[in-house]
Amino acid sequence: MKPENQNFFHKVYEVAKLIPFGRVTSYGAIAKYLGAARSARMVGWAMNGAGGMEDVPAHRVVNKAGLLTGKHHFDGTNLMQQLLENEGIVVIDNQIQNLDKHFWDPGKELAEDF
DNA sequence: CCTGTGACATAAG
DNA sequence: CCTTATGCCACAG
Repeated sequence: MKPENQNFFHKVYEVAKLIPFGRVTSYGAIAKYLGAARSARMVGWAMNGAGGMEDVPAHRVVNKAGLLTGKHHFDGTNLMQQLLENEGIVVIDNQIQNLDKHFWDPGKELAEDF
């Protein structure tokens, strides 16, 4: 089995794990970092298996608007929000406040040179 | 190879 | 604000 095959999912997990405490990022940002900017949905799908699996903090991954679109995949109704608030992030009605301050762009922070 | 799917993103009504 | 529709892409069966 070739590592290239799992590359995408693997990278998704890797990046998600790299998200610093109290920071969030978007599916699109991760996808872009992976070199597949238009596969944001794949990122979400990957998270589908990551939630509760791996050590992936899926709750730190939100959509571009800072909306907790994936909260439905968590256990409770507001578990995702609780986790984020636990990290010092203000969340109101599934919407991250001051997203600008909490946003963590992998491509930017990691500044990798492909 | 073809079909279905998915936690997005964007556009249109 | 809402719902639909489309694109887009990688993976599973």
